[in-house]
This record gives sequence, C-alpha cells and structure tokens, in this order.
Amino acid sequence: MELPEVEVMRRDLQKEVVGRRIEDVEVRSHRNTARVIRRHRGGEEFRAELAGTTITTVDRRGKYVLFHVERDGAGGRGRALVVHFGMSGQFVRGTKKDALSPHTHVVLEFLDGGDLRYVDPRTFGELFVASAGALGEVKELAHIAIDPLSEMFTRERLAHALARRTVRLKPLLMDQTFVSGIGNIYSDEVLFDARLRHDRPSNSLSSREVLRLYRSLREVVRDAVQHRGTTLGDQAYVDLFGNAGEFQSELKVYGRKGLSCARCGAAIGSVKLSGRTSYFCPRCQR
DNA sequence: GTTTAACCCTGCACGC
DNA sequence: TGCGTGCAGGGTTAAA
Repeated sequence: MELPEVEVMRRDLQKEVVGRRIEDVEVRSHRNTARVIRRHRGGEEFRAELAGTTITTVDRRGKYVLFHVERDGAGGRGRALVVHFGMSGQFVRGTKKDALSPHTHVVLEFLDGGDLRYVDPRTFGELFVASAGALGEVKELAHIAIDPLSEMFTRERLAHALARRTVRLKPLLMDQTFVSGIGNIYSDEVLFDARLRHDRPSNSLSSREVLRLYRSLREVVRDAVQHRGTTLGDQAYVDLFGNAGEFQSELKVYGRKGLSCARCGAAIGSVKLSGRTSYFCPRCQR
C-alpha cells in the first residue's frame, strides 16, 4: 500500500469510525500477532491503551494512518493508534456475527455494535499506540519527509533537495525521508510521466526536468487517489468496504514489461534494482 | 554518503 | 496432483 491507497483508507475511516467508542479490543492469538503489535509487551497492554476510548479523527503521515483517540475525563491527553499496512495489511469492517478471516490480528469492537478488523497475512505491517503529543519522538514518524500532496511541497523545495544528493532517482523517490508515501508502483509511474530514467543521478536534473518531476509527482499521486488506488496481484488492496481500486487501468509502465509504450510505442523494459523490479520506457525516459 | 544483499512473512503463479 | 522456485505494492540493517 502506497500513499494513494493509504489516503483512500484514511478517508473511508474518517467517515466510518470517527465519534465511535471502542468498547473492547481483541488481540488474536495468531502465531504472528505478537509481531504485528511488536512495540507492546503483549496483547493486554495494547488492549488497555484503547479500550474505552473514542476516536476523534483519522490522520495520515506518509504511509501511516493515525487514529487519534480520547478517554473521558483525560483532559485532552490523547493517544494515537498508529498503523502501517506493510505489504498486505488492511482494515475490514464486520460485526460479531461475521467470521474472522484467517489472518486477523486485532479487532476493535465498537460500543454501538460493529467492529474494525486488522488483517495482515505477511505481517510486515504494524500497530502501536503512542502519546498523540509525542508522535515526533517516534523514530519512524519523526523522519517522514514532506507529503507530495502538501502545499508546503514546492518545486523550489524539491529542486533544493535533489541538488543535495547524488543518488539515483528511483530509490530516492521511494526513500520516505526524502518524500513520503511513494513506493515501487508510483515511483515508476511518476518517472515515466516525467520522462526521466530511474537511474538518473538526482543532482543531474535541469530546472526543466525538476519541474516535470514535481508536476508528475503531484499529478500521478492525486490522480491515483481520485481513482481510489491500485489493485494488483494476490492479496490485493481493497478499500474499507471491500472494493478494488481503479488506477491499475491507468498504469503506463508498472507491470507492463514487453507491452508498447503509450507515448512512443517502444517496448516497456524492466530491470531489477536492489531486489525490486523497475519498469520504464527505454526510449522516452531519459 | 551510496549501494547492495539479506531478512522478516505468506500465498500465489509457474514450470517440471 | 505435487513439489520447488520465484515473486509480491515495505522497511531495516549490516557490510562493502
């Protein structure tokens, strides 16, 4: 799950769970559940943090979703449930009557009936509760770079950041401390849209190329959110209501090895870069 | 600072 | 049908 999918999930959650009280939390006894709540000493500690709280808002930082929760009479000292979906994590709505799917790790049970389940087969995802006022002290969150959809993300800022580095564009776009929310799919799509090769050193871009990269970053990500994300492959992403995204039909290079480039007709190529497959047009990306 | 490889998991597609 | 292999949208760490 990359920024667009996480943002779609955040928006769905904002409509679905804000104002609802968490009556209880069930931490399942799946053999990998301890991994999913690894920052807590155990399920009981995790449960105690959330049971009896009310969700006030749902926020996002990079690929993390943050549920702000408050307890009656706590005087505004809120806590935050921080969630990273990894490669296969997702939230599913349910009720007591619905059977739990096999890789359910945590169930938030609401006072008004109904629940929210965290399901994650590969368990690269994670849930933890921290003080809402001290999220900056959580290492991973503190280092998350600016959001490409933020108004603060300007062309000048991007140009400055690119010039300070010498690394290749693709891994740089995926570096969450450089710009947040971009993963393997969207880095390829952004670079195609900007007509830039994955292995261009970041400090080699002309100002015109920086502008293209800037526009592509914003437009591709915004477009993907509007299409409710990309649903591809096994254990594919679906939104809170179980619906697939629609951006997969808009993909120009990702997963299209050997097919012809929509812009120039050349065959889309792929390379393996530090374990990740990268797709690009060898003719029109320079 | 940059780059690569290995690792943490499960499930699926594929070839034999 | 069964088995082995490789691959998957993420992120961290160690080593070169």
